[in-house]
Amino acid sequence: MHDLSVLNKPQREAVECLEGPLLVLAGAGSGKTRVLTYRIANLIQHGVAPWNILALTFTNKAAREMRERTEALVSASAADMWVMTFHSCCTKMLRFDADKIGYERNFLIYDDGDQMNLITDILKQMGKNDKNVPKRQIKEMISDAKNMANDPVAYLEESFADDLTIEVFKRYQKRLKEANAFDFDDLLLKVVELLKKNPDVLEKYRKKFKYVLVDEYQDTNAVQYELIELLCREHSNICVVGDDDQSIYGWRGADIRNILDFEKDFKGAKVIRLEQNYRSTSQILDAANAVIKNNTGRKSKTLWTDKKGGEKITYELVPTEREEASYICKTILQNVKNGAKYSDHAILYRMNAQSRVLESTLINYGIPHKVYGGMRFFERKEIKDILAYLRLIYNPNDDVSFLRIVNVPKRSIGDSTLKKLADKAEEMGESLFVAAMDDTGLDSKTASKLRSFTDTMAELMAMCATMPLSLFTEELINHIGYEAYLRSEDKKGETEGRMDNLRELVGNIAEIEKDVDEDSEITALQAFLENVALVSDIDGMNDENDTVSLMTLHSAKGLEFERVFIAAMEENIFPSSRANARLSLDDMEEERRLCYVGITRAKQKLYLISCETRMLFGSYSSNRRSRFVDEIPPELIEMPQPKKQQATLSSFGGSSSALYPQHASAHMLTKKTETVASKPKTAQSPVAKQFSVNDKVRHAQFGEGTVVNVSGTGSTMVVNIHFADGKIKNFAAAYAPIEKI
DNA sequence: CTGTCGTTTATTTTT
DNA sequence: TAAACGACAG
Repeated sequence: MHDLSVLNKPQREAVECLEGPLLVLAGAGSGKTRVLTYRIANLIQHGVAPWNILALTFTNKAAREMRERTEALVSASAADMWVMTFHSCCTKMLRFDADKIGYERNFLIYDDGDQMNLITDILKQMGKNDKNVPKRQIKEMISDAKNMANDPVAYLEESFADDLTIEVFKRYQKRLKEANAFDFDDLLLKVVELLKKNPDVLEKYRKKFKYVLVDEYQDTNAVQYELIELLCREHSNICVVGDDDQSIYGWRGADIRNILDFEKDFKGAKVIRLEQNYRSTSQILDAANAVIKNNTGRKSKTLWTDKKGGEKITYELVPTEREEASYICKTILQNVKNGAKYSDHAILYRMNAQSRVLESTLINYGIPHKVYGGMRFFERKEIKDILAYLRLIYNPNDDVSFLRIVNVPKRSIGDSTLKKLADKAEEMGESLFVAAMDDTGLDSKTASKLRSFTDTMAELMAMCATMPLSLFTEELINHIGYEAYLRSEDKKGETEGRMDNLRELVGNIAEIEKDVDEDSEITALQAFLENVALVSDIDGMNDENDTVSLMTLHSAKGLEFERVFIAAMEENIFPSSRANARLSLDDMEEERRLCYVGITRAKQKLYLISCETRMLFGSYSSNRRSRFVDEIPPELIEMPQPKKQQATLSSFGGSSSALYPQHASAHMLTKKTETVASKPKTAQSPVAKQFSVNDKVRHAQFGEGTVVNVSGTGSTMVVNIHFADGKIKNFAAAYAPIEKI
């Protein structure tokens, strides 16, 4: 049996409180996953059947972790428990009963891009595709409405949405249903509808899920709240775990009041606070506490640790974002030299756009790294194209996929052809693909063009049934001549990379195929498409590779690293300019919570960096350092003395004062190279390697090339290398993994 | 229908 | 900066 003595007092209390509503306020790093898993184990220990337990998370990673750790505790297989994300749970419920609310059970899930495409098409049909229509905004409003309420139209009307938005919403919903698709918001909303309209279904799940646990409760929105309430109202065996200070998804509809009002909502709720932090040193924790203290309306809570002392936080002010990146790189190399691993380090930032400079500098220094988030694998054009073929095979009513690929590769099917088809489909009350299959009522030219597509699809559909999905996908790519198409469109030599991605996709499919049970009614295709929709790259994060992690502050929630860099601690970036401009207290407090999340990711050491001047959206801007830096008590931070002489780019030297850097004049920054500017503070650089023009070199990552230019000397030497594949790059000679050959 | 060219606009995005 | 989108000519 598992050993409760590893738990501290409040943890044990939470684990042993099995009945009735329970709110666990779990500060960052206070062992909430441990509490959740031990509590589940304890339920089972007390005779609760695994299939009576539902544990909901937001990420697949959290779900996987909870499942694995629980299984380790209870030895018995926890296969019958539902430990999954809200969206997976709802998908599963809809696979059983979607027919009861007028959908088919082989529905598809539309992601953001699909939603956008659908809205674009709707606007086009309405003759409103001019650029003055704020498509993005309409999409956001639709999503907001679905997150806030179970009657989105009423919500939109009440919030004085314009007529266009309401009309688009209605059509959007109708089109989704015709395509037999749910968007992410619908997965939740429609389950609530299902449960409300079908008392028998509700009863089934109420009986089944006698014990419900919810992770990251502070991030639940109104619909998730309603789902939980529907399932738990009767028995009230609801345990929620969360931290109001880590609520950072308000802009996605998460309602912090859910956690603040839990005790009111569930009468007799027990509240347990986990305030002992096992992650960070007291220096870091004190800083986090000091920052978050500036927020109002929190559940009172003060994290403490017995890891006294530790290294001070380092604050560094550098001239530009390039120096920021090289400062980070050099510090990482220094740490690694002193025995740290690359994977002990994370670089966090407010916006994905910041990752570019960081990444290119990491490459220059030869530091292994991985960028999480940003453009997701499944959002790449080539992947979405091939996926669209698979989706249309799975569900011929999927108009979004149809529109995506009907002319990819080029089949001379453009707007006018599609207009004729859309009219016909409308008349028939059928989807585009179904309408295209039948040429009656179309002129011969239109019909023959469409046939070039439908014939291809028919062949593919027949082929699909005869072979494993991974093999079929390979065949599909060949069959439609996709590589040739890519080449014909390619201007920047991207074809190879895109084909590599497609090979990765095929590999991905093969993986899933392996796990699909031969006899189960779920086909590999369905399992794969569902996986694509519901899984993100951070879910696949593993500790096996020794790499530096780069990600946004948002994506870092739930993770921890020995050493954390937070880049761009600057007003208008972090806190973001929007939070500033709107002067909205709520927005500012959410930014502060984000900062709190960032700080508390660090176990051992935190670095905060800001720039005097930063290239942003194509122009230079100067922002004073973030207010959050100033909210940290000075005794916790090491602030380097303003340096009089920077090694290079000394034009900035005089402009920095320790407190508020004045705006450096932008025109001085015309030099544009991937140059490492400032001199390393200590003699940590490897023996300076000497390069000269025309040297043949080999780079660990990019292969062989020729040095075409050299600038600087010693540790600041930068070499410009022309690689065999045509790429030209700059490297910091002293650090990059290059050698003469 | 397709390619090119200018214009516009830029958080965060667990799912 | 750069990518994404729409206008417009071929």
